[in-house]
Amino acid sequence: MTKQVKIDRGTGVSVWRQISEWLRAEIASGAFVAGERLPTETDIAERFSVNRHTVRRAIAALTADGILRADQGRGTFVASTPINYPIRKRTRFSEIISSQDRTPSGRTIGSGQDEADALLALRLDVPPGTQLLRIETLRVVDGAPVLVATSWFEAERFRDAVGVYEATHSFTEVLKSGGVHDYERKESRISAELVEPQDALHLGIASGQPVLVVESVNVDQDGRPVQYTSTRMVAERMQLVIES
Amino acid sequence: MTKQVKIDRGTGVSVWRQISEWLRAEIASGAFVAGERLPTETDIAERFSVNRHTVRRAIAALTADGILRADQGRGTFVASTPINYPIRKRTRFSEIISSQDRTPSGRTIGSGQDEADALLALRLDVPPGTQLLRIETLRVVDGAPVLVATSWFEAERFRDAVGVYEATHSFTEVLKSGGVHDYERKESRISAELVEPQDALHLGIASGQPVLVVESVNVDQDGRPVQYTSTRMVAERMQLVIES
DNA sequence: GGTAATTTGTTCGTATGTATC
DNA sequence: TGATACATACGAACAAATTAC
Repeated sequence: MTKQVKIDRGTGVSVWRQISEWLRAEIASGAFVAGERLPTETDIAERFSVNRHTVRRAIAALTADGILRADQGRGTFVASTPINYPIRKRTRFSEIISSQDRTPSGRTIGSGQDEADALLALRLDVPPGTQLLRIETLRVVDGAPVLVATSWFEAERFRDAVGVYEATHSFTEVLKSGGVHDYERKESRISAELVEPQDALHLGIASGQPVLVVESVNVDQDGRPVQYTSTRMVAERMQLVIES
Repeated sequence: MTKQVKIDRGTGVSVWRQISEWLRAEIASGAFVAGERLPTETDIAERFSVNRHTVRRAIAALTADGILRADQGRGTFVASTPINYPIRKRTRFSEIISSQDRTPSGRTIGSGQDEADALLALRLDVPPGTQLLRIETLRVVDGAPVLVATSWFEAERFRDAVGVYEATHSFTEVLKSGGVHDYERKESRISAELVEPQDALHLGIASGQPVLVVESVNVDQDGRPVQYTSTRMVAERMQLVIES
């Protein structure tokens, strides 16, 4: 149900600009959603009875504005504006997402008990082999999965971590259940990898796509590590922001 | 030219641990470089006249320590120890690298003049179309390329940016040439992508490999943007650290 | 794995409209 | 009015990248 649009020549507004404004309006109205492929340059050119170069000029203008993204051989796509994810001492996923007029949600995708390997032992400052509880969650923004996170807690201190998280969906409550009433993020380590097959399924992306990997440690009021989390984010939909 | 090593039994140090320490030393000495595949478990077992299970025990210990990485169906590899790259207000590549007992170097791989597109205009707070000078550099650590960076400066203010950089290899000097005697990093934006073909050549990695993309803005003493930089880092060799 | 089809990217050339001196 | 410069628009052919079969 696309509105019929005529190209008016000799109006003082160039043809490419009229097409550019039409495209901009279509995208704004939701006729083309983020990530969707536009009709081919040839199709648009035929639709308005103009030369393909004229369409390319219109697309180039929107590409420069970051509204479109053209991939040779694949097509032209509505650029998905990445979610800004600030890294601070206290970051709450839902607050960050809501502040950008998006709708957050999430669900638990797994849990269990592990022994601390060398890395976990180092980060949580416990002896290797210590029993740890693991909680895996999937976070969704505007209906699209954006990250999977795996958190570990010392089993002895946070005996019912899994139960508390299931009931409240809040890591703050899990930490409270172990007597931690205040906590903050100590450090974050950021890297990137190709997505693991299992994560790819949860995130709904193809294998071979990159993910941002953020490893973070929460410490209690005394500076002792209480939670270690490994987060894998869909790189295309996420941009980490550090305000130094 | 591997040093001959004997296994001593009954010394209070288990055989698997002796093999494990030998491997650790070989890797530290550079006999096996990061990414290299180890000899098969059978080969190592024969070399020391021990059972293959003993070798597996040694490898498992190093894997737990993150020194080796076993890929099902491919083999066991020396894990590339990532370079820790802290993001702070003042980050100097050479200082960061040197502090980790590594040897930094770099060279200019390109320069030129561009008009500011929408993104550059936004980040540098100039009108779109403003003339900008571009400097592209390649940074190398211990002989291996780790990142390529593209920096833009306002052409009018930093007329001889390219010349100054060529002569001094210092962005501090470039900024001085435009009257900026103090500057700091305002914000950093981190994402990940698959490497661009041209970057892949410079970085010496295969296409399809992920890169960490860091966009950063330097501001002068009055808080005005003076330098915008896009850095693409080999994800496998880099880990960004944010101490919040 | 190889081939053909699809789609964007690049480079020629030609013609026309518009603003300025 | 004429000369000039620049942006706009059309046409054709080919290159490069991706996808489908």
